[in-house]
Amino acid sequence: MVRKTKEDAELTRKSIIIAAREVFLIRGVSRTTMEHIATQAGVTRGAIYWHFKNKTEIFQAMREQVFLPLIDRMDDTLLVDNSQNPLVQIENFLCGTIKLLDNSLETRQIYEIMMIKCEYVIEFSIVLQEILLTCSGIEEKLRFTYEKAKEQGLLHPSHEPAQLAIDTQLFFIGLLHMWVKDSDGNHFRNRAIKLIKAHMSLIIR
Amino acid sequence: MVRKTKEDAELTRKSIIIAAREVFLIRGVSRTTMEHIATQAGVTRGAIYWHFKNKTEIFQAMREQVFLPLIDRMDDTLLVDNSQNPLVQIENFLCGTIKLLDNSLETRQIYEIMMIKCEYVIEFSIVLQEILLTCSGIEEKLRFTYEKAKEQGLLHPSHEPAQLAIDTQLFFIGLLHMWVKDSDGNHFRNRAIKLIKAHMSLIIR
DNA sequence: GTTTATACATACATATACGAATGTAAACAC
DNA sequence: GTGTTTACATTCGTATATGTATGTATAAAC
Repeated sequence: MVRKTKEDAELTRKSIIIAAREVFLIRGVSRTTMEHIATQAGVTRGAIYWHFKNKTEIFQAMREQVFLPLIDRMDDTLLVDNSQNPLVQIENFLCGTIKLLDNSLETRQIYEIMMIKCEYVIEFSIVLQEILLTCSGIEEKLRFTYEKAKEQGLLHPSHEPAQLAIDTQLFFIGLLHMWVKDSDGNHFRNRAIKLIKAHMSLIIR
Repeated sequence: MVRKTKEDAELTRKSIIIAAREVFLIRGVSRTTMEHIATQAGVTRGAIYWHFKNKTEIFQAMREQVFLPLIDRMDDTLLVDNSQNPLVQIENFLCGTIKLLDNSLETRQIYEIMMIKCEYVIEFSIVLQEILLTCSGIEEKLRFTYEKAKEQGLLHPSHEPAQLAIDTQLFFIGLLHMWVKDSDGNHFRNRAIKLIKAHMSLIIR
């Protein structure tokens, strides 16, 4: 029995991406074979090669599911909504990301894959560049928001928005890495929100 | 011609570890085969299997070359030498690590391998646990040093040593990650020392 | 209703990797 | 100086992975 309608095909495509995510998480990206993904998805390698050129393309498809929404949400929280206190906006963005990880298994797994289940060799250098670009974007938006805060007199006079932006960004990158690695949850996962609030409290005044 | 003396054998062993590092860096750990390492080292796979059980054992041998010195240096900088201002001690430790990365190609490459050229699957879960343990140790020693600073009245009264320790640790983990990923050097590598000083200046007073 | 394209499954050819088994020449023990 | 062990090199069997080529049943186009 072969599936045939366009809707069914799209369903197959999605199930392949889901299967890939599950197998990537357990075996790591480069140790995962097309056969592993096929078995997990309940199809044959033929189906995968129909939908995707190779494993890298599956990885990219999976990655876009979380990175594009991240940027959107960041824009919404930091740029669009200007009704809030800028420092609260930043805190909301950081906490929002953590809450997303808490609530969405899919997002959580993709982050874990991208951070500790993937080797960024030449083949994946495009991905690395995109990550760096995204980080640049985050830094810029944080700086913009910290500048608003400074204009409103919310910052200590000696604190420069540019420096605060980088400090917050690096803090959050570190937090995300430890969040992902701390699978027990006792050291970082359960404390993440508190740590963010503590970080922001260092800046206020 | 077969090498035979113990000294020659030890030389071979070391050359295998060096070769592994070079190949890991380019191809990633799991994409690297024993044959790749052997060719790079100018030996055959037979030689490798004589010295090491498998690839994981080579990886561990390579890793110990940087992790054990790191812990020693941290103890020296933060715990042993009490003549300095505690906040300066912390800054020196952070800057010392960056300078080590700047000066030592070997350290730099091993960090890069461990952070973005390695997949932490079950097989490597011991490594991940050791990393988490090392991080716990760093946090503890930072906290200890921040406590000294608080006793000496160097901190703002509302700042808790435990929170500062985590904040600095996460900042530094983030910095190391971006340092490694930023191979151009323009965004983080060249600015790392400045970023550390900026971070510490957020805490002083 | 026939043709054509889609959405796969199956089969095949090729390449690569691993670990172990075996071979071997020099160092070392005696 | 002979036997044994060391430090590898070579060979082998097996397994696994990839990409492509081919087969095929159904949906869609006309």
